[in-house]
Amino acid sequence: MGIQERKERDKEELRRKIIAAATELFREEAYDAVGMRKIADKVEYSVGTLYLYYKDKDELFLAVQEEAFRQAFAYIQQLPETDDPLERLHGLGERYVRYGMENPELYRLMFMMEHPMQALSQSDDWRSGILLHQLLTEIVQDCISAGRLKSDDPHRMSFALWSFVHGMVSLRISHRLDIYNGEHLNCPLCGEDVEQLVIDTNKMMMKILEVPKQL
Amino acid sequence: MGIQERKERDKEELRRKIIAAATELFREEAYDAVGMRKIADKVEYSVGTLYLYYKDKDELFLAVQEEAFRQAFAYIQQLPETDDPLERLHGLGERYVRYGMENPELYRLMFMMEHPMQALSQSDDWRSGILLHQLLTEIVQDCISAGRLKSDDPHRMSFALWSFVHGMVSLRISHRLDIYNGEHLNCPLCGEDVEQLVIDTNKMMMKILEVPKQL
DNA sequence: TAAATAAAATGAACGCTGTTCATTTTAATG
DNA sequence: CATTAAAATGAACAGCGTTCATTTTATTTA
Repeated sequence: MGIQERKERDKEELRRKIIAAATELFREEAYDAVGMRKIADKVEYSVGTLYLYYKDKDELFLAVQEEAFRQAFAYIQQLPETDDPLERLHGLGERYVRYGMENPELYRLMFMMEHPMQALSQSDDWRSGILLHQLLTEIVQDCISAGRLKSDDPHRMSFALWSFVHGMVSLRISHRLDIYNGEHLNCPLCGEDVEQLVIDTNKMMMKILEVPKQL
Repeated sequence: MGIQERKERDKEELRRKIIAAATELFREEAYDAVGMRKIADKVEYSVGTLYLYYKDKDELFLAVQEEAFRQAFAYIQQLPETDDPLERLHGLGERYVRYGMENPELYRLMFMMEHPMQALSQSDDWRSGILLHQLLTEIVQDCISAGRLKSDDPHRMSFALWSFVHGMVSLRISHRLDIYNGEHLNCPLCGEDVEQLVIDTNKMMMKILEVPKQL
């Protein structure tokens, strides 16, 4: 009587394969460039089959988004042990921007695209995204408790810091920081590599928000 | 012999009309939802005609982007007279986020979409965007000169502040702040209206970065 | 004014997209 | 082996951006 079970396992596995293939394609190509036929080719099934497993492209990419969140969370939460929570906060920001800039298309999917959001609303995808946000809030909380951060509102500060790093990453990804390359602007930042600029500016912000250690 | 001139004026006017129509459509509909046929309908010409005036959709929307930048700059640079440059900086940020949140699709075009950027590179569209950036840098410069801002690097600070407000606006526009609505997170921010949250958080950041006035 | 020429505008057609569904293939059951 | 259920298929459809032979409009010449 294990046939039903095996069939369901098979179905679940194909679902996984589809998402894995789509995620892989998505890592290097933009949303519009990754068509349903291309995904179907990669998993070696026909186009129509995809629609037996996912209602439409939106739903499929919502699942890819969830997968991307898992991967991002796994990468970002690896933080070195430290006594100083502010150092952890700095590390968190740095890993965040690095991950975003190294996986621009996945980052787009997670944080910039309008498409797959409308569907979610109150679904419990986004779980890893929420976890990431909670991790941030906890560390900010720790920093404030330790008297190392110029803030008395951990939640609002978390939102502010998220916005800050997301702002840098998304401007980078959308090539808006290219203005620092040409001769449009002439300012001291123009020489620097833009990815280094993002990392350095995160560091600067941390320094400004820091409450110096008591001696 | 004014016929040539009149013809060129006519051509220029139709170009203007096309951009005006496209901009209007774009104010309320997303990039993908605004097709060439829809724009053609609005200006009461056929689809093919659009291609006599703009090489392709990218080029057309690059012109819309330029128009959007003009409008955004015109709105944002209206700042009240004040002695305190920090107040000006605060006002600039607030107008920036308000404009962005009130014109989400145009904001997307200006700062979030990948599409029309590749074409530009070193073209001199983006002029109004550059102006906006220069305005920001000037005000930040003034704040530092007046000893009102915790920074010694006006250019990097400008980039940081731009990233911060852009981060908030773009997260809002992409509906990523909806996590503050549901029961995903349970934090004090959740009650607040998200647009007010953005405005208030900008204010908070200004307070933190402020060097108190000397008595 | 009429004919000839140049310029501008047209919209059907092409290859692409996401999506559907009648058909075929495969697997499980009697 | 025959029957039935389940799964996979891919041609077909409507929409997209884009092209280009054709038609319409405007200008110049006879």
